[in-house]
Amino acid sequence: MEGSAVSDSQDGQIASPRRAPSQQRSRERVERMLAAASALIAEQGSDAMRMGEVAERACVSIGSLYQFFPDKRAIIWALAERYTAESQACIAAALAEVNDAEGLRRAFSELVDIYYGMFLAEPVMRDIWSGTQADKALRELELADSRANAEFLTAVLKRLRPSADPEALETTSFLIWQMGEAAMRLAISVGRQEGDRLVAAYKRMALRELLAE
Amino acid sequence: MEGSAVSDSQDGQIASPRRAPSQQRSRERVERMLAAASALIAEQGSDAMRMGEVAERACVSIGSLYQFFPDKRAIIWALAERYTAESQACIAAALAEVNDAEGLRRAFSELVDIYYGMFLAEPVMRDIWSGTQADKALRELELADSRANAEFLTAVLKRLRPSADPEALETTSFLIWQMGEAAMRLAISVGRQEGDRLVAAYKRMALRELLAE
DNA sequence: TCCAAATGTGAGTAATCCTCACATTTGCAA
DNA sequence: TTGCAAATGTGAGGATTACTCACATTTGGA
Repeated sequence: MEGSAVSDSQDGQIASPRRAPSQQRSRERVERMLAAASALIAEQGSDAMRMGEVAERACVSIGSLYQFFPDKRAIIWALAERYTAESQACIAAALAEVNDAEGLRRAFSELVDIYYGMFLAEPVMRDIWSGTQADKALRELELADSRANAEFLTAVLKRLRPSADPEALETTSFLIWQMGEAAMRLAISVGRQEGDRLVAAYKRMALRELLAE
Repeated sequence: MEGSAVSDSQDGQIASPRRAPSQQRSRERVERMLAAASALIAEQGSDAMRMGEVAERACVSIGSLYQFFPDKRAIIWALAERYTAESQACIAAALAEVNDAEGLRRAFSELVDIYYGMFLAEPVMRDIWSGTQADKALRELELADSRANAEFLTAVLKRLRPSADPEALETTSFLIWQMGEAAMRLAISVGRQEGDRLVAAYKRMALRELLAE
């Protein structure tokens, strides 16, 4: 996850792969590039982020930037990938020990709060997941992330309702997860007060479904 | 709604307004421009749509195109606006006469099927609503549309549950609507079979909430 | 010490959105 | 009918920006 080469693209094509940094020096520079991109996205959004500006802020030439990232989307993708890896670990931990309905209620509720807090606090994450639909690579990353997270939920449900149809449980988990992200996106795009109500309503709906039967 | 000037923009700024076509001749040309844009979006997606290509296919100079649309997004926005107006009328009609739980169940279920069918059949609509998050003007249009549609649902709920907190009903409607769009987007981005299952699961969840208590 | 591979550079290329100065057409009032 | 202002039409060219490439420099190891 750390040393993986950045080598993907938008429209199904695989962009010309770029070198993965192997020397200490270049690894540090790549970090600077990512940090610069992150800062610029936080300030102006990923759409307004200019590659030249990223290079300048990272104290790196534009050529160096393109040495490690095949294109603009690849930088954003790399940042997104870090977020997903981080949050997936968090989610797995939160759901691993759940064995009864009350535990699920508590864990899920807490998870939603944490996610919502992240959306509110992290402008970069917010920006990236907002534009997620427009970029194929990002959409696929989010889909994969969602599936992985749903899997953790499915595992819990299988424990709680061993007699239920596994495929139905998977569908439910996947849908609930994806709807949660939609609810968050909606919540942060309206006022804080209405946003809180929406998240609370989502939580109630999701739990009603998760704890049904 | 028909003769309204196209004059909005993406980042909060209001783009320099463009003339609304007043002569028969120009109205026909604007129609051709929209038709050309629609065809190109269906073929390649709105991202790959080139303004020069739109002009060429509409048998119009690039200058004429920009006479009526301040920028590329405005064309897409104009198409989106037509879809929303059309579907809103359809939704309002479907929910207007609902007076009992069974009626709501039937009307809502049918509505979801129609929407899902539209998403599956209309590449232009699909493309536009996919990229919705990346463009501020589109996001606001979708939000307004969602609110308007939710309003119809709220009206029904108020009839069915007059003693419930109106604000809670509004929140529920809004959320259910937005989640529905998320479910559709998800459904069309996975295989047809899984997509159908997801939509069915959404329908079940939403109805459970709508008919609760 | 030497060299191939890794890394660094930034002027230049290409693609594309959009403008603008000017030409043509239309509707209408005299 | 004629004159004319407003509406409409045009496309070469300006401006921006993602991205390339030929060449320079640095690094790690033989």
